[in-house]
Amino acid sequence: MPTERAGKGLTERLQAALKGRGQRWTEQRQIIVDVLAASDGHATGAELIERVREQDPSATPSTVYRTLDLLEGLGLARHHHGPDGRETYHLEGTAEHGHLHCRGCGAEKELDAAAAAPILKAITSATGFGADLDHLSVHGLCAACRAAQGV
Amino acid sequence: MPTERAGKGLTERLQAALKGRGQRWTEQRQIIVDVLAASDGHATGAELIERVREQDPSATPSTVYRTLDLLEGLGLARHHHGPDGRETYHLEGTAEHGHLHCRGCGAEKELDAAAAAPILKAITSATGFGADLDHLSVHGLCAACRAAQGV
DNA sequence: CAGTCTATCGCAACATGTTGCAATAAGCAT
DNA sequence: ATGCTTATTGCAACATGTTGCGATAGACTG
Ligand SMILES: [Mn+2]
Ligand SMILES: [Mn+2]
Ligand SMILES: [Zn+2]
Ligand SMILES: [Zn+2]
Repeated sequence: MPTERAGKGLTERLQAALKGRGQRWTEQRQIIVDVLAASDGHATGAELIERVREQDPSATPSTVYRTLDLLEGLGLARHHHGPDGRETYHLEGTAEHGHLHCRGCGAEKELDAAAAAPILKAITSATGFGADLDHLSVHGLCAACRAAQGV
Repeated sequence: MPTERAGKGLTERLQAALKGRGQRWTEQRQIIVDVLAASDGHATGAELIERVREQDPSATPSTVYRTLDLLEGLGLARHHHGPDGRETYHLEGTAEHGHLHCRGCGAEKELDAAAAAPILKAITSATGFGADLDHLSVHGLCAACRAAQGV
């Protein structure tokens, strides 16, 4: 797990967004954004705290979670929920996608925007809702497990 | 919140299922099933613990959560996840349905089997997954909030 | 009914988040 | 550079679950 800096672009966008709102850029926030950038893909809050503490042992859970909320509020981070409901975070920048969890074999599959399009359209047609693909987690049985169970 | 007994049918089905597996029918389980039956609709683990303790102050969280897992394993209870990811339980017997959560206005809407059918079909077509409707929670913007935001 | 076996219970410790509050420090003004 | 204002931090307490373990008590046997 190499130490990795968030791209200059992201850091500067963040600083600008904060300044515009009278908010502050801190060393803690820099570290948390760096860790998120290095954790490409998915990481739970607890995992992020652990990695942040490698860089700054005095960091506390409250700061990490509040920063994650801040980043989500600014649209720079997203979360979805794993099979146990725990939040899992990633920086915006990854392509938007949903998640599928198989309760038979535990497999987790990503659902890219193209594959999701007809699903989101069906949701809107049936309910009027515009679903957040990034936040969508579907639980069920994958094709292989359905075949194995003869369903 | 009246004290209410689970229907005889359910209790007897439970006792039979347990006996067949060398498991036991206990006073605690009776109370938890009764509370679930009285909490028609949705209740979180914490809410259920509180209600169980009204009947039996010595009941502990571990017993309640383990019993909920047991009931789910037997197919007699189900859960889905609220907007915060927290598990929300109900007894089987309610018609199977999914949930929609609007992040704009906070509205929560149920998705019955008929309305869900085309959505589940789209999921299977796109991914091969058979989705669990009971466990499905879709987060996004309701029609009214989409209109308000001009999306 | 008393005795045995062991599933289940309650407890204690832990894991993961959340919140109120006083101390700190970022950003700005002088 | 120095001081001010107040957003942010770290702490402590709390909320919600989870897990290992020894004590309790269902269910069955004789
Ligand atoms: Mn779940
Ligand atoms: Mn969420
Ligand atoms: Zn599977
Ligand atoms: Zn809405």
